Amino acid sequence: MARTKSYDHFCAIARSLEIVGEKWTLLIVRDLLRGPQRFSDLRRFMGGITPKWLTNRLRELEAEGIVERDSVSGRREVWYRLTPKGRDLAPVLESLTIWGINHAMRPPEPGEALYPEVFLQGTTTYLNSRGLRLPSPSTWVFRFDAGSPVTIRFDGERWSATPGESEADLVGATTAADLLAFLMARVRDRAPLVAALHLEGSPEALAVFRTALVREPASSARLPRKSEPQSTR
Amino acid sequence: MARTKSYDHFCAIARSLEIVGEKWTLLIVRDLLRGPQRFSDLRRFMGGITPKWLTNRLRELEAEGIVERDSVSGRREVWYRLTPKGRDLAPVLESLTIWGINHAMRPPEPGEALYPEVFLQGTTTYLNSRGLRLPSPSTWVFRFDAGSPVTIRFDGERWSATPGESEADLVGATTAADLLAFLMARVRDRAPLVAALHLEGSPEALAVFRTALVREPASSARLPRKSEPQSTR
DNA sequence: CTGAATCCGACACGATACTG
DNA sequence: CAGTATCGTGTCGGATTCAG
Repeated sequence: MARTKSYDHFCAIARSLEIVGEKWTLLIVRDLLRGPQRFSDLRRFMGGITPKWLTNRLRELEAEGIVERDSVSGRREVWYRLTPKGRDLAPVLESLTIWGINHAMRPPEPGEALYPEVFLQGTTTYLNSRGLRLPSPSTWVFRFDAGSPVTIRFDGERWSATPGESEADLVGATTAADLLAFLMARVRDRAPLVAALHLEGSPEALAVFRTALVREPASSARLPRKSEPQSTR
Repeated sequence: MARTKSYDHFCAIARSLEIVGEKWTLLIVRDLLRGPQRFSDLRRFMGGITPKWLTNRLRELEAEGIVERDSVSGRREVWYRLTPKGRDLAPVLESLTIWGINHAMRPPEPGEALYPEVFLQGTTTYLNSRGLRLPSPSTWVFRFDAGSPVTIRFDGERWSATPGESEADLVGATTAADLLAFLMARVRDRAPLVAALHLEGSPEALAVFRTALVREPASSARLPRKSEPQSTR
C-alpha cells in the first residue's frame, strides 16, 4: 500500500500484509464476510473508525479487487461486498479469531463496543475449531433488546452465524451482555445464566442446547467452590 | 499496544490485531517459527527493519508472552524464541501465506530480499494446503552458493522446511533465484529448469521428485505454445 | 440522514549515526 | 553482536464541514 507499508521482501506473508495489514482493513473484511454492508453499517460495527479512514480503506480494498461497490440506482445508498479474492481471506480471520479467543480475550470493558453479530461470528468459528457437534442439525435464533437478531446454525457438520432471523428450533430473547456472559462462562458455571436467555422451543430442542453448552451441576456439588478466572467453553 | 492501536471493540480479531497487527510483528514470528534466532539473524531476514524497531517489537512480544529472551551466560549473543502462545500463531501465518500465494504473489523485483529459508517455508505451507503427497516419506536438501542449506521433508502426511542439513534422499546445489524460478513456474514449464538445481540422489529419489513436481512435455507437443502469465505449481 | 472531504495534532515508523 | 539516539516523514485520530 503506502510506501512505508512496503517490506521489499519476497515473501507471501509480507505481500499479504502490505495489502491487508494496515489498521482497520481486516476488521472491514470481517464485517463484510457476514454479507454486503453499507458505509454506515460498517462505520457502526467498527466502533471508532473515522469516516475518512473508512473511505480510504474501502478505496484501497476496491483497488486491490477485494471489495466491490454497488450503488443501487435511484437510491443513494452504497453497498460494499467482498469479491472471491476477499472471501478467501476468511481463513485468515478464522485463525486470528481462534488465537484471540485462546490467548487474548478478557471480559468486555465498560465503554467497549459489543455487537452480537460480531461476537457470535467469533463464537461459531471457535466452536468449529473445537469440533463441537450437535446430535442433529439445529437452528437457534437470538433476538436482542437493541439490535438485529442473529441466527446460529449447525448444519450437521459446521457452525455458522448469519444476521437476521430464520425458522428456528429455538428462540432466545436476551441482551448482548447476558448472552456474552453466558458464552464466556465455563460450561459448568453456565446453569444459572441460562435463564437470562429466555429460551423458547420444543423440550427436545432445549435439551439439545443444554446438553451441548451447559453442564448441570451435580446436586451434591452445590457447595460453593473456588472459581478460576480462566474461562473454558 | 499503543493507544492508537487500540480498537475498543469486543472482538477476538480486534484483540489479536492489537497485539500482533503492527508492522513487522508477524514477520518476526514467521522467522522465529523456524527456530530460535539471534537479533542479527532477525535483522537480516527482515530486510529493512531498523534496529530500533526490531528492539521495540521484540520487547512488546516479550511483554505479551509471545517471545522469550535467552542470554547465554558468558557470550554476548541473545537468542529469541517463541513461547507456546507464540507458536500458536502458526495457523495465522499459514493462512496469510496461502492467501498471499493465491492472490498477491508476483516475481521478485530486482532489489528484493530473497531468502531460501523464507520462501521454502512458504512453499511447504502451500504444498500442505494443496494436499500434494509423495508415494513415500522423503527428505530433500538444498545447498546454496550463498547462505545456509535448507531441508525439505515429507513425512508421509505433511511437508515441512527446516534450516540446516540432514541425511537426505536427494541433494540439490543451486542458487536462491534458480530454485525460486523453478518453483514459480507451472509444472509443465519446469522441465528445462530442473538442470539448474543440480540434483543428486538415487534414480528412485530423482523419479519421485520429477513425478511430483515436473510434468515432462510430451515429445509431440514440443511446438511453442501460448503461455499464460499465471503460474500453477 | 448518508457518504464523504478537510484541516490539525499525536505518534508510529524510517534513515542514519553512534555506543557498550 | 546487540542494541541507543536523533531527526524527519507518513499514518492515523478528532473535530468540523459539505454535498446528495
